[in-house]
Amino acid sequence: MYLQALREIQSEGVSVVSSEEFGQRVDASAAQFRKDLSYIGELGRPGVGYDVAALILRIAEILGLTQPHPLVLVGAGRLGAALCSYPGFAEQGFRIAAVFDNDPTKMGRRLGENVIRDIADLPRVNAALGCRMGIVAVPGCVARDVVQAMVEAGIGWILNFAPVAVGAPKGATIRQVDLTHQLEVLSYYMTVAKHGTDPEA
Amino acid sequence: MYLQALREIQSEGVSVVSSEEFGQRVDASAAQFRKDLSYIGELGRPGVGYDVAALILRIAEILGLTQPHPLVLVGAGRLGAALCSYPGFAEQGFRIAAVFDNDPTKMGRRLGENVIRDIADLPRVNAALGCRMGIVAVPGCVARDVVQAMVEAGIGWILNFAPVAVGAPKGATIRQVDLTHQLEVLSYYMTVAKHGTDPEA
DNA sequence: GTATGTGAATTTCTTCACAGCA
DNA sequence: TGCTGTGAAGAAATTCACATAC
Repeated sequence: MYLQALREIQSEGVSVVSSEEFGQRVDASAAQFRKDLSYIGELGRPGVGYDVAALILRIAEILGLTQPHPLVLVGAGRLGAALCSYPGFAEQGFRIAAVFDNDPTKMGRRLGENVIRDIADLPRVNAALGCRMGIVAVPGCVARDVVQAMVEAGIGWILNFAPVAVGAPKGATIRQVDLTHQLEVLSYYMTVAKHGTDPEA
Repeated sequence: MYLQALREIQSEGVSVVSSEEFGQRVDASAAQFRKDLSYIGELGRPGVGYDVAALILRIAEILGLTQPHPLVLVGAGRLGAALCSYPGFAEQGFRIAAVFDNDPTKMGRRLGENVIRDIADLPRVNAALGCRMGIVAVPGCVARDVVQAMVEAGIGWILNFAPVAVGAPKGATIRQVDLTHQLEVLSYYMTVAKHGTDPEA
């Protein structure tokens, strides 16, 4: 979150920011920001503030974002297509290196810069590519099998967009992205606001 | 999160679940689950467990999900198209009631069950529809203007997929969905694991 | 016997407030 | 003066452990 905010601040041409200014921006307290940063080193200059560029570098380093990550995408449906062209990925150093699907009519067609390949070829192709991270954008009913196949192909860090919670196989890390989840939170706020409670989010 | 897990459990035909079983399933402690539920009433039966169906109803009620929510979608690009056909939305009672874009070549074309309309017509159309919730799936550069227009059209609860943090105008609630965010978390876990720390997520 | 609901204990997170440095 | 970094204080979340109910 800090990284994203810092990038925006940087794109506005600001090169130094105080914890107070930053806190207002991301809706956190200045003390919280300073405390968080204190765990990763002394990065600010008393009386001045924090160097935005240096902070971005440091956080990117901690998150392992200093070099690009090649990704495997499984699922060339609408969601897969949207993710392929999502500009944020490339900006943050995530490059989709291969796309797989199980639909024979899709194989050979292009999705962005990639040709859609047969999911059965995943082990062979990834033996060459060596991707460690992947995205699952398939229907819920096949998500579990896809995850299993990815882990066996050496892809142990997985982002799952399928609307089922897939347990992580041994040695793998899965993050579940549930798009309805956020709508449910909105629905809750709306309900609370309607009943006369503080509408502040 | 509980709601999603409970729905999955229900779809497996289980009608009663203990806090211990549930906790293992969602990777939370049994005590956590019981404590959380204790805040919304006495929903379990000592010696037996929790009735899955009753729990789902209760949580859905709290989240305001007992009746469907009509949504406005702004942005008929790839992401918008993917969201339109995302099966999870309809399952949870979120129905996309209208689609808008600013690209004249798209207007009049269909996206799922909806015809793509001119964003300029948003105020008029929503005066008739009365949607209170909306989704932003437009490029970052126009996200702020789109949000402003939505709020003026009475859409005060907004889910923003554009990769810029848009501050909420007065009286509005915005939730930011950053798809790269989750990849960054994965990248971090990967980095930590590589350096020999506990690879457990 | 089994599993809940909940005060109490514990741990974690956040804020305060101020010494120290530019 | 202005702002950081950080112990101490305070608040919040989590876990423990057990009386209670089925």
